[in-house]
Amino acid sequence: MSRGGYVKNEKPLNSTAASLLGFLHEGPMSGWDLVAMAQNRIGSYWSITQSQVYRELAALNRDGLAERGETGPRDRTPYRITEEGEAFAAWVARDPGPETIRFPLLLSLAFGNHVEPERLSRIIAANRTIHAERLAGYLEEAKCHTGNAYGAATLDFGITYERAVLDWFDRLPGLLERD
Amino acid sequence: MSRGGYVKNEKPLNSTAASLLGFLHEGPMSGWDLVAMAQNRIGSYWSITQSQVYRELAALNRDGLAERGETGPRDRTPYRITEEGEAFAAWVARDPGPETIRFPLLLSLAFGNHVEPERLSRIIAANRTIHAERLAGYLEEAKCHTGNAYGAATLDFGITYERAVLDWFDRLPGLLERD
DNA sequence: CATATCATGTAAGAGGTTACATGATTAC
DNA sequence: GTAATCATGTAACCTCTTACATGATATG
Repeated sequence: MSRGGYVKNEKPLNSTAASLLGFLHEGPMSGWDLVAMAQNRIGSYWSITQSQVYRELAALNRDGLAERGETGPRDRTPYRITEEGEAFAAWVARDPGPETIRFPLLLSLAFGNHVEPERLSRIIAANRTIHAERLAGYLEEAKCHTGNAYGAATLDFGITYERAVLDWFDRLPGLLERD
Repeated sequence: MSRGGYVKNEKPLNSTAASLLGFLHEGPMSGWDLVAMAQNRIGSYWSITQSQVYRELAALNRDGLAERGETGPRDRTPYRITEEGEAFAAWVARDPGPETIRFPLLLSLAFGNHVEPERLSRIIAANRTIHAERLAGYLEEAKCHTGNAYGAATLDFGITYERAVLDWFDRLPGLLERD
């Protein structure tokens, strides 16, 4: 099957499904496991919900990229990657394209002239706290990081990003006061 | 109408529609104008497509938050915000909630052990270039920035973000080589 | 035996993307 | 007159989110 490298199903893999295939390289896993693994390993820059995981697993199974195993205890149903899963290799080596950021706080800020200054300050403060906590979490992770260099690199991105955001938060009052 | 501050349509405003209302505060505008304005003013942290703009304008009109004006030359159809548009005030003062980042390059990197190193390097280099160009663009904008402090603050975010990303790109080879 | 957690899934709808269709006007 | 661009919109589809439904197993 797929001897010449041809793939029956030409529909390109979406990133969410592809990530699941990526994790399945580490061994067969159930949807439940994949949800946990995705949130843990890529959740900070690629959100995945439980609902999506089950849908994409069904699609991967239908398209022959992953195969359902025997249902075990507690309805646990493992999936494993098939040889067709080479579609993953093509996905991971493609040009990944630009990131999309959707940052509602920046929207509120862009229309900040319509918000009472005190209210805006409280919103900003609350959001700063969230980022401070995220940074602390990443630093904690980094301390006892055991994974490979690739995991370290993406974690480092998170740390870099949160530090930059916090710097910006700290400059914000100054940027806004002359108004 | 809406004398007591009540709003007929309880469905909460989505951020994309709300942004359009935000821009309409600066005067009546057509869909075409709004597309340009949105891409220009909030496009770097809130992507909006032309298709969405026309859809949301139709919805805003249906719900009485914006009103179609007379069609002018070239089918130009301006919209203006109505008194019901006070819904915008509630939206802009809400807690904006966390940002979502979807960064495909980080996904490729997370599964970097499945990519030939040389290929990965080229992907990384190409993406670094995009960010360098974006930073240059923002810096250019900042030089001749005429808007208000809020616009300056969001632009400053862009600059801070791109600088951090570039720093990270520059550390990346070092992070990956011990493997 | 009651409660928490594990585990799978469906339903419905909102939001976003891409591609296409159509026609008016301006600039060369 | 023809090409570019202005301007509006529709269609189809994909993706994502939220909420709900269902039942098994472990823990106290």
